[in-house]
Amino acid sequence: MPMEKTFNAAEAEQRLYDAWEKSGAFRAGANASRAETFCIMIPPPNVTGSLHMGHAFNNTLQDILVRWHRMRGFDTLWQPGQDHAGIATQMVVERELAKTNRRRTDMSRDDFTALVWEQKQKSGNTIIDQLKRLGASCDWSRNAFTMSGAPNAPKGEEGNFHDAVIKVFVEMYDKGLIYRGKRLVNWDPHFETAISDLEVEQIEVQGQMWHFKYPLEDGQTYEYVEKDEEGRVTFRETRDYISIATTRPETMLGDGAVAVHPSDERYAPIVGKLCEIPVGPKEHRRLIPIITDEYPDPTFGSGAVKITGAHDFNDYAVAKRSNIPCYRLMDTRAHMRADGAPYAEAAATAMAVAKGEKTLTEAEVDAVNLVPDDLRGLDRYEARKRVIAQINAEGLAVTVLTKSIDKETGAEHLERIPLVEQNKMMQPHGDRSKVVIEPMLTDQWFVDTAKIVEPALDAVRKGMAAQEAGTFDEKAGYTRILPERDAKTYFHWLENIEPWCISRQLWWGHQIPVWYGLGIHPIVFVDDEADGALDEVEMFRLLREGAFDGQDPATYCAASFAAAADRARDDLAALPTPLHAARVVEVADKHEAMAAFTAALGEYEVTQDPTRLIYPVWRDPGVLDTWFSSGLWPIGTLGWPEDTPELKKYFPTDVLVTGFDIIFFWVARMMMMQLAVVDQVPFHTVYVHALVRDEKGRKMSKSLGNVIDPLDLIDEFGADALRFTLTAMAAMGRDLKLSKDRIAGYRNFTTKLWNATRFAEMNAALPRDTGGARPEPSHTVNRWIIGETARARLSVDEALTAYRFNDAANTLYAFVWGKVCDWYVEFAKPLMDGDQAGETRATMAWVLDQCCTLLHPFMPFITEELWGQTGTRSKMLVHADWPAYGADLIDADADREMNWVIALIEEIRSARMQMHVPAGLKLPVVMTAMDDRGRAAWARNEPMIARLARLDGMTEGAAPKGSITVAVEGGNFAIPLEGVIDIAEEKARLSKALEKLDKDMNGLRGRLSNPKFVDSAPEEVVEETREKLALGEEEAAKLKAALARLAEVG
RNA sequence: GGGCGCGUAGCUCAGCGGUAGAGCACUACGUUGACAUCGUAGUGGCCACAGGUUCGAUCCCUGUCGCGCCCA
Repeated sequence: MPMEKTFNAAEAEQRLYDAWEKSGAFRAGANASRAETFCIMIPPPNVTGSLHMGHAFNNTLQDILVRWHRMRGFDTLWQPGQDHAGIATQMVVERELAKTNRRRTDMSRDDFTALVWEQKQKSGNTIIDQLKRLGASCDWSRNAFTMSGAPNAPKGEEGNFHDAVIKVFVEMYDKGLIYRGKRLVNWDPHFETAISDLEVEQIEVQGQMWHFKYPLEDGQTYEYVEKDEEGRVTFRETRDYISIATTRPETMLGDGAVAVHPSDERYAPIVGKLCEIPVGPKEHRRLIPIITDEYPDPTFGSGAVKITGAHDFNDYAVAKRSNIPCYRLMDTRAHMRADGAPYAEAAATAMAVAKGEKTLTEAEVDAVNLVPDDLRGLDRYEARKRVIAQINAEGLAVTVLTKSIDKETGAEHLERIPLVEQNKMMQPHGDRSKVVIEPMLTDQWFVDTAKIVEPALDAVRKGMAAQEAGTFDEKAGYTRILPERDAKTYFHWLENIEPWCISRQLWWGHQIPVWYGLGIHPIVFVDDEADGALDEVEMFRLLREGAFDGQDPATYCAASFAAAADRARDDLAALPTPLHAARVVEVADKHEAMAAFTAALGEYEVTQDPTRLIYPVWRDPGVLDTWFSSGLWPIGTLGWPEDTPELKKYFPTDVLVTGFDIIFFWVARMMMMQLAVVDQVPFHTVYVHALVRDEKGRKMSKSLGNVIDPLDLIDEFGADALRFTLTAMAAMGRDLKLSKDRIAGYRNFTTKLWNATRFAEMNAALPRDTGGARPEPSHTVNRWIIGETARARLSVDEALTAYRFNDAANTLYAFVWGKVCDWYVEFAKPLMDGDQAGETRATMAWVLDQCCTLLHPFMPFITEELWGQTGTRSKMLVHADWPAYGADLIDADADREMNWVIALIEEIRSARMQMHVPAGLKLPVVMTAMDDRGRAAWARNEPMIARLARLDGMTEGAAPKGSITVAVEGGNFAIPLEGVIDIAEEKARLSKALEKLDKDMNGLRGRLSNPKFVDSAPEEVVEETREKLALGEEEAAKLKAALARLAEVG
């Protein structure tokens, strides 16, 4: 059955992919013929995600590397998998719930996570199927998931990724690399969770800045003086207040101080005094100190800054430096707190602290709710409005004189209105929720990144140094980042790294393996009588002081409750009898713990039975940041902590292919964590690629509506065309602007290859006709194209070795289209029925097979299809051997001859075109002069030249009158165009050529006549320049001669 | 404010010490026995600007002017 006219991608792709999978072609180690391994970890897409252009690009590059290595016989593994993507996935499920007016909190945690698992199983295969459509040759039998093996995972989700994550947490905790602390974190009020710095987006919004007066204590006054640069007084008044500018008036309630710069003379007289926060019930106004700190900018606003340590990152730093208390004002939804003692009591406590009469523990400070009773429970923005209104009403806003016109009377009058500046400002937003982030003082878990960052920096420093020196060694235990610029980004971030907040207040994720217990400390609690029993006094003390409020709970970090209970028992052992033998039981939270403990003491009191005593512990409800688990992707997917054969064989992996947007999120953390856990780099090379943008260079985003779905492109052009386009545009570093025209162009390339094969089929020049082995032909044309093929192979390998994907693609494009199709197929046509027909058929069959082989990593579908259709094969192309031939196949003489032939044809075609010779008209040619080499070349290739240049018969002799001249290396041809030729036009053509040549010659002469050039430039450059000049002069002479002849005629 | 980068043909971009390339677009011609998803031939560039290093600079260095992105 003859071949179709074009490749039917839509029909073939699914069939071919199924065939690959069925034969296990992508299994780890498939087609391995040598010991070396090659392993790539896929950057795990979100489990609820779908394929976007970035994935298509990213995975195309990985697939090229993987297929290339597999064909070369490496023991290859491309490890696929998905990420559980905490917030993103939980959001998807919560949105589903919202459709039926339900909330996560309406159900139990277990019920909710069961729903998420359902969602995972429903949508988890979507992206896998999409990657398959792209042709990704992952070993799907090893598909991994970052939540596999979690305690409530349903059937089919077994695995040990969860165990690995938990094990790492516990080990890092034990080594002191993870700690818990009350810190100011980015709090997302929508998801009610902390998020990391990286998950915060700064968005510019129109902001307002209010100016308020903080009166000095007891009506004190001071001389407020402003001076200009020369020290001359420009303003002076007596003030009884200090003026503060703020964009967040509601946080005034939690102010702990007012700060000014130590060099700010305006406020020097009042530093150390107290001032009053101008909001809240008059009788309980709080006083706060005026302090100095480097942070306030004297030139900005009034130069004085209110310090609200619990709700602003800069203020928090100031508060820490000066030991100012940080009063938390809001709850997890960013509503004003409604808990704790009434305002009057809280304000009194805060006053005592401000006056230095009292100091509080962190936990005690957190218990103080300084929100006035009338504002409690309000949304933060509603509270803001009320605070502003109250201050304005009291006349404590800074005001400006404004002119206004009475509408009715038309009378002008001046009035004072509160000063509110309108300013653009950057405001933090949650990258998932899009709500304004509230800095919030909460207990969170942190990785002490400073302690693990050094090895990660060191490994890349060494890798980059080796890369630079040209001594890079994949096995040396260091890592390079390509391109170099991204290494700079990596260094910059890691050198300035902040502690990494890893706890999230979500339900979907790895629950933190920490249990808390009531802090019953042996020093705090002693058995007074040492009688081994608890009396009422002791029990009362236990309940009263043993711990609980305002005391840090005991912490037991362990992989399971049983293990945590063991640790708890170690603590209990230090307690007096009978408490030391209390049973450790798990409860839901601290409240339950208190209740259970109290109840148990009650039972004990009645029964005096020590076995009734219990020690309740409760688990931290938080989960781990998704990136904590994906940070373990390299070892986790290979089965760590078990010592699996895959781990031994494939780790450290080879290359990580990723976009620059997750260098911080993921690459840096994988480096740190692998080094911290197994003390090895996870991969030797990180290849960082650009982002795919639309044709205008804009990021593709749903809101812009410029998203191109890769699947649509695959439907329209075929996966091969899309892949080849992305590859050809993958120059390191830059944005990749994708346009449909470009894809269509590469789709045409696939058609070109298809049709070249069709030609071969029609001429019985396929492997199935010829056997397919590499021939050793005699004809120059055949020897030449074999050499060109070898050149292409060398250059593709060189490009891929250097991760220059675009160079590889462009090399193949130029070879297949520019050499094979444009020239070789045309040259072969006249040879198909002569003496060399046999070797030409064999050569063509071999060359086209090589095209398919070399193109396979880039365009797997069409090449596999052609491979299958053109011969009987022992294995599929996916496992065919990558060629090893090289420079030995390049025949310099054949090369030179064919270049001469091509140049001659091009010259003649060009001349004909400019002379407006009808394309179909065949012309005679006269050889007017020729050296031996040229004659031999002509003799061997005449049929081809005649066909391609549309010539008819060659004679030797002088150039006839009215002919055009064609100069080639070694001689001249003349083409008689009596009656056709336009002499003026031919003159113009020759003059133009001569002019261009002259320009070049002049440059060359100039250089050669400069003695400094001859002395300083390398020998071969000088020699090359001389040769060029000689050749140019030879050609110029011919052109001049031709012009002279024309002058005689015309 | 700090960091990273980019200004090369109409467009999108390669090249990054030896005198400029590709694809697309454009123009003209063309039903040559694989392909019109094609062929042939062409048009098109002070390589942002100004200095410096060098025998030689689009390429290295410095500055200026535009334009991005990341982090504050």
